[in-house]
Amino acid sequence: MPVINKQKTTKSTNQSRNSEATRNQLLDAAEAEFAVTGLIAARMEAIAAQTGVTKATIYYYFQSKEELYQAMLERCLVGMLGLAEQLQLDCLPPDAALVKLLATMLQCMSENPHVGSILCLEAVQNKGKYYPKQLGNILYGTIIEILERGMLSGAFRQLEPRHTAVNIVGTCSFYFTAQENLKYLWPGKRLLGKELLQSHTQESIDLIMAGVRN
Amino acid sequence: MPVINKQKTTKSTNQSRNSEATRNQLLDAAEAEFAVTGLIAARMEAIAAQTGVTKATIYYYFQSKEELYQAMLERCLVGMLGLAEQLQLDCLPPDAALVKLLATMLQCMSENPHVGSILCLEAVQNKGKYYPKQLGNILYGTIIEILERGMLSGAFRQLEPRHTAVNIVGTCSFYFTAQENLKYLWPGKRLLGKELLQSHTQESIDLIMAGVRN
DNA sequence: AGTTTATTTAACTAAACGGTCAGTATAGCT
DNA sequence: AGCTATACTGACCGTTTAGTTAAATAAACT
Repeated sequence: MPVINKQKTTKSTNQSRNSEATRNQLLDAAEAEFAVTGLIAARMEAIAAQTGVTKATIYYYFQSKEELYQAMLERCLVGMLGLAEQLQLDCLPPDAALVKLLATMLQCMSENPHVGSILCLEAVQNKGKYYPKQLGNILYGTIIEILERGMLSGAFRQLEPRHTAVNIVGTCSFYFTAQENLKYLWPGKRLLGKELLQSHTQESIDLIMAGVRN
Repeated sequence: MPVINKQKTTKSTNQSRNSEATRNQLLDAAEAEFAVTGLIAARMEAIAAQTGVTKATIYYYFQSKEELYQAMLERCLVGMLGLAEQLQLDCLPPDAALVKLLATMLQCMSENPHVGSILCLEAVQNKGKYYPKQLGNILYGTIIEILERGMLSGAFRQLEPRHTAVNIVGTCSFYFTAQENLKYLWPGKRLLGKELLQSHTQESIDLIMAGVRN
């Protein structure tokens, strides 16, 4: 393995002995691996190799495969919720708030295609055993609030907010989670390319907004 | 599944010696196992045990784990497409056709919760390697046709049919695929129970129809 | 310099898994 | 009855994998 910049420089950022950096790199690699395989089928060896360390190093930072998985899952959701909070949707009218949230969710999914797969695999394989329900409910709570505000203001039609919130998240995830099955619909085009991504974003927002508006 | 005995023998139909039945049982068990674990993590031993035979018996019927998986995946999709064909949606106006198709898809997903997970896992884990694209395109083709007819007749607004079709399928799958993550939204209720299922179906159809109508 | 402490490794174990094989039991045929 | 093709089993093999151990290396602190 290529050890770069082994000695030299009083700059103390020697990555190969930087505990925090190694930990984060391990979580990155774990995210990539778990996103494809899920918890059970993930290979610790692969995560180690991806990080450029040995398997034993993982066990220096994490007690077990399970614990590594939980840490990765939590970091994943916390990161996504952080984005949602920054939007300050309460200040916007429900209509604009939902558009903004939709755009952000779609962008988030496209920039980190792992997160959709990870949550999907967590549900299917682990039956939600490690799903941090509090964090999850915050996301759905945000959508539900907007929908309720919209119904009160008359901007949205009368709808059941929870079912609608689920359908909204479903719409925002499916294109990315199932992309490998969907690619045959656009032969020769990249689903995550600029063109398709832009049109998909527009179409999804249009569909949902038309679906909830009065 | 009633197994018809080919001959009248002293002992009544010995199921454990019925080749076709065993094969189907194996595919059933494989479906249940693969739907939770995906291809890689599935345990042949578990599939055998579920069927009530030994592991070697699986290899009597299927060459490998991979072949068993492919057979199961194909049977899965063929079964679902059979339902869609029976609907004869071409005879209906686009509006009614889409409602009928949505209702059928949602019912199909609720009756066989495996199918959504299987397709999701196929995309995420295997990157669509075994996805029978011809079969898959038939389903999307059906939706796209209806949408195009609706735009021509003026019943539906101008939309991009492929993206919309993907979003429709996403809406119809997500509730079932991600149910284990979603259950916290309805504490104490069963997501596949009559009450929630009925309201979810209604809400989903309403959302999509409002989303596409002019 | 030397000693301690944090970080990483190679080598290993025990269990699990996919797949094989030689052989057994049964049904149908002549 | 004996023969043959079909359906199935139990024991086994080689490989892979999560997790462990003791030792090595590098940084930090006297």
